[in-house]
Amino acid sequence: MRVTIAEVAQRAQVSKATVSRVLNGKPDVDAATAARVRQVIADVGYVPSARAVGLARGRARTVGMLVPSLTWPWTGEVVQGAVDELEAEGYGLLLYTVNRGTESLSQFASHVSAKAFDGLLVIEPPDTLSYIETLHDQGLPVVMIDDRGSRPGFPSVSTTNREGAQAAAQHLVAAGRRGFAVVTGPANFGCVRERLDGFLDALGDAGVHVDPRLVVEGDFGTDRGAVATEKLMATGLRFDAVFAHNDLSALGVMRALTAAGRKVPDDVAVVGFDDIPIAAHAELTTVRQPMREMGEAAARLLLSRLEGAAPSREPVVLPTALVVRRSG
Amino acid sequence: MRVTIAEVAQRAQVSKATVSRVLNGKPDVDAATAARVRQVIADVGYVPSARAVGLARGRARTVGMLVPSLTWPWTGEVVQGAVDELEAEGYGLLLYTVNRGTESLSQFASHVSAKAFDGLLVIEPPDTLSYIETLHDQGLPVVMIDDRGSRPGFPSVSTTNREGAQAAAQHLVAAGRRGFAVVTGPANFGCVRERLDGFLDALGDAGVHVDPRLVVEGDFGTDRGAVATEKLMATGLRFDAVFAHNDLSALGVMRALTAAGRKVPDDVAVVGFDDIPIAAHAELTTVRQPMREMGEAAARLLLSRLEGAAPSREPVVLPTALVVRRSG
DNA sequence: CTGAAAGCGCTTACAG
DNA sequence: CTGAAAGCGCTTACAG
Repeated sequence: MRVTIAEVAQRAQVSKATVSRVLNGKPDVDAATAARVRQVIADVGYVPSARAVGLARGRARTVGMLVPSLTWPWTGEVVQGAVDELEAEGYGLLLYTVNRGTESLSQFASHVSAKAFDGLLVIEPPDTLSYIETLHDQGLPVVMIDDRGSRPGFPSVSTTNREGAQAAAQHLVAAGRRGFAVVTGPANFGCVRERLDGFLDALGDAGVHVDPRLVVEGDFGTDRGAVATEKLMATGLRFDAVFAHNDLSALGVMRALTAAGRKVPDDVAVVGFDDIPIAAHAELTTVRQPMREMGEAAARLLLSRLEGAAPSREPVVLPTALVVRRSG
Repeated sequence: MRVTIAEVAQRAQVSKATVSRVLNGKPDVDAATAARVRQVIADVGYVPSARAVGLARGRARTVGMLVPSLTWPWTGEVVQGAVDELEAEGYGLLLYTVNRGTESLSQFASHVSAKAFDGLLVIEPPDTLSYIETLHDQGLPVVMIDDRGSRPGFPSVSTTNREGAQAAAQHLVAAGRRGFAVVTGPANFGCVRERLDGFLDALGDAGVHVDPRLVVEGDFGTDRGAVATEKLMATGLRFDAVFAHNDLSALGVMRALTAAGRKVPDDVAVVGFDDIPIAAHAELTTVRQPMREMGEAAARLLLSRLEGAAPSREPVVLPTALVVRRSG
């Protein structure tokens, strides 16, 4: 039989209320009494039932986390950062995926209604921003890890997409590159616009102009990165540097260049964005997004809200860092 | 204010007990009454409080999952498989890591005591097998995803380490290789013994003998894979194929060979184990472990235990598959 | 077929 | 400083 607060109370010769007070560190408990209760707790190895505490208090010391899929290269990092931070405060992390589409989402929604968690951490799944916004407006504390430049109307954590792209441009210019091409991500992503603007602006400041025909759209996937690169080469325009909006497409860029007999970095430099594990292996120069730190920051933000802090509308922005490797 | 069962009962002109019966699909409810209750539930959008249901029933429809770290190449796959399966049954997944060492583990332990979840899925963290065994013996339903060949005394899911290694050997022999070297994982891992045995046995069957000096121990890391390869080359013995016990060390093997001017696969073939994402990018031939499927199988096993099935001591073993790429 | 009541294991005013 | 009692929102015998 599991030991309950009633048993502890009886053994310590006090009421359940007093045991509860000791448990929760409330003032106004006689020192000797408290010591006795603590002794009994230790002796019987009593741990309060999470469910009962949650029901009585109306809060579960649990947060939910909704992610698109765990098989993306960097979701693990973000989740790890969040778990570490939450765990340190004794919070549990309920994990939800939208891997199975609508069905996943309705499961998730019912857990929301069931008040299975106190607050929500979310990496925006495709086309879900307005739903998340609704949850926030209905009073659920939400913090979003924003890797797309969505700038939601509630607390979020993002990175310096613009400055990261600027750093990439400056680095390439300093390395003597003069002909620039860009393989972007999906045009409707905020981060894509920010990365493109930062890159072009920095080049402009350096007096370099980019031919619009050398800016082609990718989809953040490796194959489309390769296809985009073939398009770039088909223009017949000269370029000696390609900035890809993420690492996966940069890998496609490298593949297509190599296949066409162009050496990386001798003929063409390639720079990516993200710094996923494969980037190091492929010796890809890239703009690192601090995924782990973003997960941590998001968790801290949510925790402070749960402890009563007011939600800040301004996103927390973490700095990117240029990681120079062989490719550019 | 949140809508409770009391409100539903009142609106439907029945008792809370009846609402509960309808909610849980119990028999013996008048059809008309049930319909009326269901209508009210739909109208007010009522969803039972997970905490209250959990407390009353003594079970939470939540399972815990303990993993060493989420930043390993394949943990994401395993967790994703588990989440998908659990979600389909309406179960939640509480995620725990031992990323912060002892502190993480004690946090985890207190959640166990607090009965925060009904059952546990675990990827064995270093040196924790006996602790997990204790939990199982104390009555907590546990299923382990066994990637190390630990063969615990409770339900587990593993792969065909032996057969996978055999397939690798047969493939290399068929490709005409004759001088074999092995970079193993840590010697105390069961999977390492199985992979070594399978490999050597298959070679033996093909009439090939392996010089013991060409079997060196690695630690499943890339750097040690490279160091091990340097040792292999330093023996002065000839070899034209290396079997590494996991992909990360296989990458180190490839790096060291290339650095020494030996071409892969022309001079030396390299085969790994796991099939992590980088393997495809590195064009590494490898033995694929079905991580996703292992997560799914483990979840199904745990679910069936929670529904009352008896624990099976025999591990569920999923087949590996040889993935042939350029390296070997 | 249905309801009143007790119980799950805590917390929290309210008295004293 | 401490206890009796109500309450958190359900489920489950027990009656009828």
